Amino acid sequence: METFDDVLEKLAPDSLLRALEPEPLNALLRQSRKRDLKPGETIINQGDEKGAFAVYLLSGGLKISVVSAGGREIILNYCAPGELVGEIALLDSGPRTAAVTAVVDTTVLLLPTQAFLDTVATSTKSMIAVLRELARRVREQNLVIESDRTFSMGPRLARALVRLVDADRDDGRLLFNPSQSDLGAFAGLARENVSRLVSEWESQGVIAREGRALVIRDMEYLELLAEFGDEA
Amino acid sequence: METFDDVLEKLAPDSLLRALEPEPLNALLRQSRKRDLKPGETIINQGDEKGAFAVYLLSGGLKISVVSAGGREIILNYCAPGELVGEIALLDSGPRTAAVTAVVDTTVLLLPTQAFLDTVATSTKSMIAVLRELARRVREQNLVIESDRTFSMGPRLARALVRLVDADRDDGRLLFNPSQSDLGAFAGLARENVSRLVSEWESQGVIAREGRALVIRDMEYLELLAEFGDEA
DNA sequence: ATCCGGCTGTGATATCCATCACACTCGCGT
DNA sequence: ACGCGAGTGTGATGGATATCACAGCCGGAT
Repeated sequence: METFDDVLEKLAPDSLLRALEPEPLNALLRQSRKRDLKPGETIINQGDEKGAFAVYLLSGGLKISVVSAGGREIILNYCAPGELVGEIALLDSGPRTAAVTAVVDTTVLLLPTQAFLDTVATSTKSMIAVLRELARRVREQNLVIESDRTFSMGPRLARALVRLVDADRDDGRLLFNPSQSDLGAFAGLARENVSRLVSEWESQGVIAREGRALVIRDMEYLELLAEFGDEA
Repeated sequence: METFDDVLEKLAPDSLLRALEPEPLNALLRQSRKRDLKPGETIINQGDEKGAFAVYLLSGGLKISVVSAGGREIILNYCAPGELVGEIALLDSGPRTAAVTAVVDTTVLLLPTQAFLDTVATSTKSMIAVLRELARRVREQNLVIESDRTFSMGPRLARALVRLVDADRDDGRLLFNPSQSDLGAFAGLARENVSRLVSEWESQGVIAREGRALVIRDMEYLELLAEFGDEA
């Protein structure tokens, strides 16, 4: 395996792990394994025994999903490089409640449970960072629940798109080229209706297509819709 | 104000704050205020500036709710004594995203932001406790999202009831005597339909009534419904 | 080139549920 | 006792959306 300096270099500047002091971070990295994933490969399965490791996403993309009674997939979240996945299972005992799957070619770091917890505990700063991250997720999920309960299809899909725009680029391209089925599973509506909405928005110039991929043209409109619903 | 030993005594044995060492805990308590709330009194309003304090529930009950575009109330959660509320706003910057309201006569402790963070930082054990608590919430919310997306009214209400049974008592009484409107706001369905389901379940002997209050008779049935939906 | 599988468009239909409307009950204050 | 307000029961209706059915469509594998 390559040196850990390489890995270190790849850590995003705003990464959670960056909150660690160099010394403990190195110790942690020395105990972790790197793993490459092909699209569709899953790294954690729903129902697995409680987690033996946390997953740190170096490059590529992951989706966190559950299959519900009835066999429909629900995509709870997408993850971009620099994010940490699976700590919930570390902290909260019990089996994994969701599956983690690569959506593109992906490289992850597997951090052994105990080493991870020990390391985080060495520094107040890093603990606060993890706390903040969890808090951010709770808030994000509150919004999803609110959105699911009160909004119709349009605003829900709008929210999904806004969550998926690639913040690193100024064009309106989406992360991970999701299919319409994926968008449906993410936004909570049927694939057919994603299709209908996309057509409608395309004709209004809100979004455009490049091949199968979508490009957001009028981000502001979608954000308004996502926040205020159909009354906007 | 009474001595803090009194307060200390009231802390539930499994309370989050119990994870603190006696010394820092006392320091924290010395900086906190106690406050009594009548039913319906709100302590944090949606849209308030970022939190100046965390709320620790000594006795009584709180609900965390948002009012959505369209004016409908969504009850995100109920809190029982021993729980900590509002840390999300402490950690995650930005205005409060939800309101916190007493549902019965309630006593809370107001912990100033900085003092709370400092104190938690003094002990690894207490930090882990807070981490665990946040993780538990994320998991709980995942279930809500899954339930909202895939289940029909029956299972959703069943889940709400299961979440509300008073675990301290062996009878099937609910916490905080919620009205049918409350149950609707909690489970995500219209009040009228709560009424219809309650009638149906009563006639099947799944639940019973004592005045306006509900009593769960067949907990197992409701748990099955909550987990597997109508196919159960 | 061709075939095949996964993705996509689009209408018709069925279902679930929110909403509206109104009657009823029960406690409570006057 | 009365009336009032909050909570509740129940039918009728409409609307939103999942589902079904099927027809292109495009890209990759053979």
